[in-house]
Amino acid sequence: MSAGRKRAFDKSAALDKAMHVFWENGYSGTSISDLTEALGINKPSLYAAFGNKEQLFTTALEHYKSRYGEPVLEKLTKPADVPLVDRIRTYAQGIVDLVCGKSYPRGCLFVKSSCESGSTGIPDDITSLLQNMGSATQLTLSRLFELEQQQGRISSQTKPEELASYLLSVLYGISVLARQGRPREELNGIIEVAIKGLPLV
Amino acid sequence: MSAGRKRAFDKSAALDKAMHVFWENGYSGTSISDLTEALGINKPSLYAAFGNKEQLFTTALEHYKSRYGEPVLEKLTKPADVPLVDRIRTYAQGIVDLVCGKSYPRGCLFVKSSCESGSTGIPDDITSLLQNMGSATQLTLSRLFELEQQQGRISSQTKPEELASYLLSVLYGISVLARQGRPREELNGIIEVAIKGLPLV
DNA sequence: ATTTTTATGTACCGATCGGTATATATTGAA
DNA sequence: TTCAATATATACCGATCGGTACATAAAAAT
Repeated sequence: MSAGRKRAFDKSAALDKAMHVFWENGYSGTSISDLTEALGINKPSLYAAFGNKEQLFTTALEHYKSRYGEPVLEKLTKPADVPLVDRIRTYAQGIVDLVCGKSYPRGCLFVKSSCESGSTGIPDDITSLLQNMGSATQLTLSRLFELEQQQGRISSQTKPEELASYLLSVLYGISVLARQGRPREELNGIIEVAIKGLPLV
Repeated sequence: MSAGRKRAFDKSAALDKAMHVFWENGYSGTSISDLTEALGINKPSLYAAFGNKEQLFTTALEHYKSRYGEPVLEKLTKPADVPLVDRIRTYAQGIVDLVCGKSYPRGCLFVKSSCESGSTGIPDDITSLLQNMGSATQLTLSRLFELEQQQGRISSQTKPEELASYLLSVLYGISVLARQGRPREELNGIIEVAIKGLPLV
């Protein structure tokens, strides 16, 4: 055990709170004071634990990915014996639940941050990180569709990457609509329309 | 003609520049200094011509709607003798051109602003305005699909509002992907997948 | 018990934020 | 030519921005 005074707050709980603040207000819209107030700590403690604003945001975004993004994405592949269409539906409904959650802000932190990225006030590293996360998701979806095509379970008339981009597009759009306040039932309706149109069979 | 010194800058050109600054950096990410520098005027002139930051943003958003939103939306209804599917394609390609434009920022100002809305730093009036603009577009699309159904030109198996939400979702998603830097061809591919799946016949 | 290490609280830094007071310049009207 | 009205430029306002110096408190290591 290393020497020194013990941290008086729960670091992972603090990170979770910070993530929610960014989720609600965005990167530019969040001030250090917003964060210290929400976390109930003072500035030197925040800087000591998480580094500067950019570093904290990056950490919060990774936390968001592992806490919300990846668990939902898993529904797309597991259980493997469930038909792909049903896995897509469960996955998409998981996204709807996420962007319509009552215990956290509306919309998706990743989508919100992507829209904010590329601006003057956003560090280049954050813009790159968001691009890379988007590309990674795209690749995951592409590989899934490619695999399903190889196994002859879905039609080969549409390229896997096109299916992936398309699905992502619908889900990103749902996140925007959620932020605009559209009701959950409407978003679930979108999923049904999208799924009906999927060139899977 | 009223008395007084003449304005030394073109007001509508200045509004267009201001719109581009908001489009690039968002509401929170744009400072008054950013605006005065881009417009080549000083603060009192900006405040005299456009009011405060919130009022200028509102005006810029309305300008965006009439300058870019409405002309693209028109392609959905005109020419009326073109089949609906082709009008949808032209409309969607117009959106892709908009969000991939070389002479202005990537993505859609309306989508970007919607994602930013609801935050602490965004005035309530702006959040409401964005919600209303979204609802108006939704209604326009719904009425179009309703009309086409009444004329028996598209299938009645899906409700007009669902078709509208779905189409909006895809297009909003395309705007997010554009902001992430995805290439134009990929976005056009999304449109083709979406159109193939539309329950129109 | 002393030293070393880490966390906390306060107080502060220069820079920038949105917004304005004031003085001057320029215009049309009288 | 004077007056009223509007625009410009400079300089400034209090508040907040992101970030840190510094002194103190608490813990482990010696």
